[in-house]
Amino acid sequence: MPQRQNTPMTILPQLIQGLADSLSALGLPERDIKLSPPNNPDFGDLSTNVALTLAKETGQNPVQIANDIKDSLALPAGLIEEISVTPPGFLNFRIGSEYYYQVLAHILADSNYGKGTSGKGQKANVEFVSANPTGPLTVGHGRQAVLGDCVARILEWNGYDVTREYYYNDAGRQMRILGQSVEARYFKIKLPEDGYQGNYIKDIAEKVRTEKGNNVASGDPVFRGKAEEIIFQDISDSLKNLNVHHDIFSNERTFYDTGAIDKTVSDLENEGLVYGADGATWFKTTAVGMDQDRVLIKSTGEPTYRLPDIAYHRNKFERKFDFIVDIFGADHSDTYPDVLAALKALDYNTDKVRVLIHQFVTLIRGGEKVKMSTRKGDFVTLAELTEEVGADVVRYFFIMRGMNSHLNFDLDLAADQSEKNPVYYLQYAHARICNIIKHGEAMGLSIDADYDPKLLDNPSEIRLLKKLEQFPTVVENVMQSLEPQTIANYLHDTANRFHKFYSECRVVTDDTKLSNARIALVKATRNVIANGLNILGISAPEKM
RNA sequence: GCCCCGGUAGCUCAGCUGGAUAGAGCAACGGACUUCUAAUCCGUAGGCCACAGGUUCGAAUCCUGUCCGGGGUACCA
Repeated sequence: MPQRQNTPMTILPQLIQGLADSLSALGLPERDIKLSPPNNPDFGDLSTNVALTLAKETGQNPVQIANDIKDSLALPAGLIEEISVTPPGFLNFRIGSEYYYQVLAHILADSNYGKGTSGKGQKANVEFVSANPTGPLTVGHGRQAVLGDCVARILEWNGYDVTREYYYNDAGRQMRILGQSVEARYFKIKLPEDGYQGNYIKDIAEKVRTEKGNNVASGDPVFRGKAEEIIFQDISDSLKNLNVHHDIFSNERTFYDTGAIDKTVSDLENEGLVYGADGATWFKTTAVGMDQDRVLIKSTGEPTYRLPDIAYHRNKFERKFDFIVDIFGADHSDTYPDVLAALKALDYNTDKVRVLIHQFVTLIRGGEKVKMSTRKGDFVTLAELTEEVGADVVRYFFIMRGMNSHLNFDLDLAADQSEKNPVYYLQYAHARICNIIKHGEAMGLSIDADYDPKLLDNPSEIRLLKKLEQFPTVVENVMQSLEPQTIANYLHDTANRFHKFYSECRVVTDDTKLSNARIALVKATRNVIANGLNILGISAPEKM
């Protein structure tokens, strides 16, 4: 797991250390001390409930404990302005502006402000999208594409060397039926049962006709091959338009060719976890705590998806990744426990694997749910959506909500009211700042001039600074949770405080000293917003 | 039946590793542009955080149960 880390000037560890020392000096039991900003700013900038957690064990009044801690606390001078104790026993700290001025200087000196180092020197793999090339990507896939890319960006932002990977099954039933569907359209005969009905299949069939003529034999691999080629090109284009790319495309067939599939079966067999029954080969999942055994190889001789998945994940381990992230839709949530169980049985450290499951997107159009099915050719494609509202809007829509939420995506709202899309709120803040700086330059201000931070004493200025100070902490938390919406929420708050500041404080004025100080604040804000948007893969426009 | 998610303002959703008065956007209503961008800001209204128990000094947050919705529960992926 990534280690908690802080930039040198961060105040949190100093306070926590001071509190821990204080507990020990008072002869109180040790505690994992948590400090967080209280909801009500009247209480201060940081609060801890440590005294409350000690009350029961020591039998003392929590307010008394808090006061004892307060009295015995030894802290570096100058940073803390006020310590207070409030019922039922909170210990509150008001941090002096001096600290925030130091933070401001730090942000301006470091364009990578907020960057973490917990993944430095380590390799990570993020597998996402991984849709089989049976049809265009739908809006549903878009959520995973954006989530996966943002997770990858978060890892990169924390120092990981990230491989973005796309895995697909090209040896199974789905692709076989795809080929048969194209063939049926080519010969203008009835589609196979469960065949793909979309019009794109007809287009592929006609492409085969154009390139190979009218006499292609039934069963020719060109049908499937052409379909895979054309559909994959379409998928790549859709992702590219969303600003998403993959470094590696892995496919199932490879693992047959290398013998990895057979080896996986025999290795599991050696562990006593494989048996034959009813003509099929079974994985004895019940022996590793699952509630039912699962089929590895069907009686037809064809493996289920499970077997190649296991071989594939072994392959990831063999490629020496320190951190492996799998991103699946909720429809696959039942498959990964078997895969992890197999890996564990084969002695791989599954702590390195993190599986993220996201819930589905329900499309709403005209106030009604849109039913989608790739097989029936009934869907809204990701490409259409991106084309209509733009990559930034699509990305923000998908990332602003938690992956566990069953997202309702109102197509009309996204299209008709895109002017009011919240992503513009963030981008507008950035563009405004750029314009202020440009204006300042035009008015003859030196943008990199020395400034006196003490001139930043308006409440809206301090509030903005306090928000900027939180950025590294937010990044750390997101590195742990891998929930990008936290970044989106943070950026919204930051933009909100900036816009408030903007409405109350004019930056460029005749007062050069004040202007210089405010330019510094504004530049720091730009730095944070730009870095945050970058983590989300959303552009930071200089003008709008 | 069993498993995984969710149920918070009219709508879409944050907040959930327990904290003090539950938030945002949209929708509604009322204000603010001779100023660095009004894609903004300020204000009003809107809530039994599905329901019922439990744990706790303290529960939207944790536990149990019920109800409702999504997904899974294949020799499909």
